[in-house]
Amino acid sequence: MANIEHTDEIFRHFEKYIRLSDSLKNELTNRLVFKTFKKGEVIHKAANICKKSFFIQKGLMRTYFIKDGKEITEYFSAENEWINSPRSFMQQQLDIYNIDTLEQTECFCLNVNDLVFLFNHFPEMERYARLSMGTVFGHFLERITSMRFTTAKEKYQHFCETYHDIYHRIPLGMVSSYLGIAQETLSRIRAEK
Amino acid sequence: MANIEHTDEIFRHFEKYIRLSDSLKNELTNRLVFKTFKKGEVIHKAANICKKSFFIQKGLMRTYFIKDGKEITEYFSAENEWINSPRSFMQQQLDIYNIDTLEQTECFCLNVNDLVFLFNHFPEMERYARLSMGTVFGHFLERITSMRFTTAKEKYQHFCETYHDIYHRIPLGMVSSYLGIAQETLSRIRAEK
DNA sequence: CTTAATTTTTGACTTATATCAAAAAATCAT
DNA sequence: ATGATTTTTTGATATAAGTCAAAAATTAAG
Repeated sequence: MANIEHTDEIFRHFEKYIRLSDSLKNELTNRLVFKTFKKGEVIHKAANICKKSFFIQKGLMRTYFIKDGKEITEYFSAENEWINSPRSFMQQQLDIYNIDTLEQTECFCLNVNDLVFLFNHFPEMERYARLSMGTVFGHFLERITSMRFTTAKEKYQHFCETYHDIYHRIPLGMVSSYLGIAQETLSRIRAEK
Repeated sequence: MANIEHTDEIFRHFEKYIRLSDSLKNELTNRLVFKTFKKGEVIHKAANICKKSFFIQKGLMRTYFIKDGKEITEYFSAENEWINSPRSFMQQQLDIYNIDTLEQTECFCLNVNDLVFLFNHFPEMERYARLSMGTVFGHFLERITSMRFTTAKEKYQHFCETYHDIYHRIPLGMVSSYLGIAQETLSRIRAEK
């Protein structure tokens, strides 16, 4: 079993944006808690304030909310990405999002208090957060663009392109709610291809 | 004419997120250049790398791109908001966005080099950027949610709510492209109300 | 394995919204 | 002001995609 914790990957992720000093590496190592979840576990519930952020080393998670009794996927997160309920985690307030796993998932867990400590003692962590957020920001802009003026088919194609490593691992119903199209429509689109 | 520059507003904006030291205030004052644009001026063109960010003190701007020869509005920015071509400005690369003014607009202009200087010498500026970005991030999430599973009418209503201070100042065609609905449809929605 | 539960597909029908075209209204320029 | 642009509205029609319902396929459970 590859159930071994490697800070390698997460450090490499940080180093895409900042240089990691030895002391920061140390503090990170002390605070990052390695966890394994099995498929289908609910990691965060909307009823709670989000206290933890997860860096996915292996596996797949989704952020979703409930509308008219149905689960609507907001986005998917896979290897080398952080996942949390953004506003709930950053502002320590309630929000609508739940998080669960779509596969067995290995990740590092970082507590909000530990993150605050890191922000307060390592200015480069602020920079890291700003820059990595910028990356996500760009993806959001693209997504907003792709949602307007595109047919259901184009939406699905764009989805397969941006999520090409993981799109085949996700049940159809979750993809359709993510894209904002009916499950039946997505099924037909897939069939014709 | 109220064509007077006040750092009051922009400082208050910063202070929603961080405490401004006197030395940072000084550096900001030295670097922020007050500018006035008249209605319809193109402030940034997609053909160029974005070198400047504008903090709007009074007025209204829009970020848009060209698709099939038509202008598609990505978003609007009004009083007490920054506007730039995000990826172009932060990563100094080309992107698709143009920016122009919808009204006579008074703003502070900050050069990318000056911002880099501030980031390098004032860690609290990194924090400011991270936190304020978080706010915009939240708006984006809401917008993405509002675009899926909503009728054209609901989209328009949501728009009027979130942009309630400025929605009546914006031409219908720009609103429709922002919402991703046909101009004719939006006209009919407005009429029935 | 066999049955039960869940997810996906297929079919028939409906509807919201896009498109095309032209008239009306508003804004701009001389 | 007056004519010329530009923007918005109105009308007729087409179509992509939603909805409802049931069958097929897949996955989970005993």
